[in-house]
Amino acid sequence: MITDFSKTINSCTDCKDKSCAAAILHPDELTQISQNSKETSFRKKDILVQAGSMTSNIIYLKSGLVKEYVTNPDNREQILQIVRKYTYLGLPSLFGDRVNHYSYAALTDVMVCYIDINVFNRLVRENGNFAYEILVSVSRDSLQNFHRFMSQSQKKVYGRVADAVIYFAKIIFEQDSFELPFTRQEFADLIGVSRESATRVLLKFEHEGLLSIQGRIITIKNPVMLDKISRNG
DNA sequence: CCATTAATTTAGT
DNA sequence: ACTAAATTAATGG
Repeated sequence: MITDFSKTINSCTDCKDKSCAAAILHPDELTQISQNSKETSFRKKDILVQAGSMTSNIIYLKSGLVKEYVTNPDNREQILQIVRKYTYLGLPSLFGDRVNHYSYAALTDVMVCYIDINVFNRLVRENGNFAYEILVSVSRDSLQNFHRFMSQSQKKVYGRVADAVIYFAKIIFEQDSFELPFTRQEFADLIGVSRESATRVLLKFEHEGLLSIQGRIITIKNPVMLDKISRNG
């Protein structure tokens, strides 16, 4: 059976999930993207991009959560950040190199759009406002991540766990109660501690009344104290 | 399709 | 590293 793809051409013009950057594109520019992009869905745990592969397309995350990570030679995983919807994956790799430096895997079921890299590049060159928005998002991202990593490198396990909890509450979910989108192992991989230490500290925080934990659901009970722990390491 | 059970994954010590 | 619990896959009706 032959699938008729002609009926599934995207209409980016009508897309309700446009990025800040795409929102300011002209109608004809959106049409260019429409004709050179494809919407695809992935299941939870699917790998979207393997580090080392060529960047032939830009991947725009329409819905869901994705982890950005690298796998160390010693078989240990380092999670760089959790990526929320409405962001482009791997922009630093796109402009800095022709290969992807990081891997991406779906933490939830996700919806993405593959956009042809040449079209994307052309828009960046031709539309300054578009390029500006892209630059803003890349810069915000790297500032945020650098701060996270720099403060992480100075902190002990308590501070790191507190940081991670605050990271989820403030940046990822924007609420004090949330469900971790992954295992404790991955939680530990995000902050660079062992799985054992991570769970130990989480439970300690719970006993001290800072958090309540039910499985993967974490509720912050004492944000002030948590903040203090985060700051003092 | 649903219910049981087997296998794999995860959390905590 | 080990165990218990939980989640997921496979099987049979």
